[in-house]
Amino acid sequence: MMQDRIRRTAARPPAAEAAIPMIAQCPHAAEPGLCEQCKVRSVSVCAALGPDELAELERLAEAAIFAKDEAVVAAGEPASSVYNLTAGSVRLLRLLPDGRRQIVGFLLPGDFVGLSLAERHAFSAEAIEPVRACRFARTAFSSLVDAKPHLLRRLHEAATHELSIAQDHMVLLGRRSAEEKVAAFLVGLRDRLVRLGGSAVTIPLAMTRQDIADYLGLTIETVSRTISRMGRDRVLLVVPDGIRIIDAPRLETLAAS
Amino acid sequence: MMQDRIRRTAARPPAAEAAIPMIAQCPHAAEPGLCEQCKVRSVSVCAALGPDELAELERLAEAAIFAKDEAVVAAGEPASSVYNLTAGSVRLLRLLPDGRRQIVGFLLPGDFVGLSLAERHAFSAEAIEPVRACRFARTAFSSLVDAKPHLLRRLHEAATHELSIAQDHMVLLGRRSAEEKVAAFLVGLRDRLVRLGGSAVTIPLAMTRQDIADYLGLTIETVSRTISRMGRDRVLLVVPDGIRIIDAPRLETLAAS
DNA sequence: CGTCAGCTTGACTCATCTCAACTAGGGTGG
DNA sequence: CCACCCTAGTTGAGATGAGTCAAGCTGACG
Repeated sequence: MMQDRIRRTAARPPAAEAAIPMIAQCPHAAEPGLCEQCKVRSVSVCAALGPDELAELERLAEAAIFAKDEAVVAAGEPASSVYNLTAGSVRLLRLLPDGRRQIVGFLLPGDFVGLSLAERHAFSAEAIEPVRACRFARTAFSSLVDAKPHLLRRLHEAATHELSIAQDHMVLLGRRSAEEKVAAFLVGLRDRLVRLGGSAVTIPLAMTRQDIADYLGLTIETVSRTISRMGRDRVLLVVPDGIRIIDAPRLETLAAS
Repeated sequence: MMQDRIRRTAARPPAAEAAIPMIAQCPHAAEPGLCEQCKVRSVSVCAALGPDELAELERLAEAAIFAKDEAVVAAGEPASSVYNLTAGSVRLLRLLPDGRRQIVGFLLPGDFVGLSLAERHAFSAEAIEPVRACRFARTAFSSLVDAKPHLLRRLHEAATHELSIAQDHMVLLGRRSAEEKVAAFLVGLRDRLVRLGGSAVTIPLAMTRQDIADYLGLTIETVSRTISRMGRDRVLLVVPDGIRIIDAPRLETLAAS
């Protein structure tokens, strides 16, 4: 999925702070059955649904596009919509009052924004690169979930999976060195991308060094130095907009999970 | 709830590593309707159930008791049971292969162990002090959940709430100083205990300094020094088996969430 | 009364942060 | 087309918060 990401250099200047997300012509409305062909369906919560239900879901869906750095949802705001990502990647983050930033996760195609179905989002979500998503009105989606227990069950599975990943990340943040953090980040991202059909060797990094630092609880300088050192040590190669893994076993040992 | 915790000094020597949890005489079997009188019902997932359903749940329940330091569930092991805590507290933890330890959460009465209903637990759970809990066979509980969508919904709410707390904790681990970490821990614990009917001033600390350190991503020495300094600064008072908050506003400012 | 676990304290070390300069690439406007 | 600028990233030098290592304290228990 990352291979089809729009070049960052092609992005238009970021929209103003309060920009309203553009609503694309909804492909679902125009051409029924699109959900069935959806590339990320099998890895999404939608996988819980049968053909009839899928059609029902499709009627609730609306395609949304977000530009790089545009907010998908904002922490504390009423959650009018929930989303299923179909292309691009998103950072989930929390801010401290003084501006310190912690990225609590990166979302890739197939991931869901708004798992809790709660009235307010607990985090902000921002497009790291141009993003496509299926948008659902939260209340409508919630009603559908109430009518389809197996969809709720799937949502619950997704939420507890997220929780497990969050716990892994706590171990990383609390108990790992900078080098281990960077290695674990790269290995983890690689594995997710491979599952989505990507390369096991070349890892496109849509996020900035600052994003990585805020994800790993480090400073940008430490991330940069650590990646540089891994380059010097022939563990990886820094390439434009990403890295290439040279010595996977060594990287995996460092990630030592 | 903490006020009724059994004195640690009264605990018998810890059971052997592989000790089988003692099964108390099940009070539910002996005296129907106990769920109705359960003190933690309103804060538990059980709150989703009506009287009839509660009786149904009660038939699945069995009282379990765990001694201090006894394992409630072990990471990676098949999850034969799930639990609802009724007294005492539990640490949830993950270990790195080399023995580094990260506590990913503390559970108090009303909290649920095994929210995911998955076949294996992703974490270990250990009694910090003598613990009482309702035990349910996982498969039976899972079937009940499948039959009661509103119970599943409640479980899902609990899971997403946990996820939100986990994200808060990531901010703490990744972006806060030792002093902020300790302050946030104390304030957070106090707030939970208050919700369970405890004091807003005296905080019993059933967990050891090492537990706190492993929760906050610090060393035991740093936790000890930080608490000592707060004592010197008249922010709190160290009392046997806990602390007493002297200057709540100052502590809350440090916790600065 | 001795031992032991839990905790505290001190002295010193070091991984990471901070501050600062510098590089590279792309976009823009003259 | 070039000069400039701006953002992202890199690198170095020095500061520091938290870790490490090592005593010592205290209260509970045998």
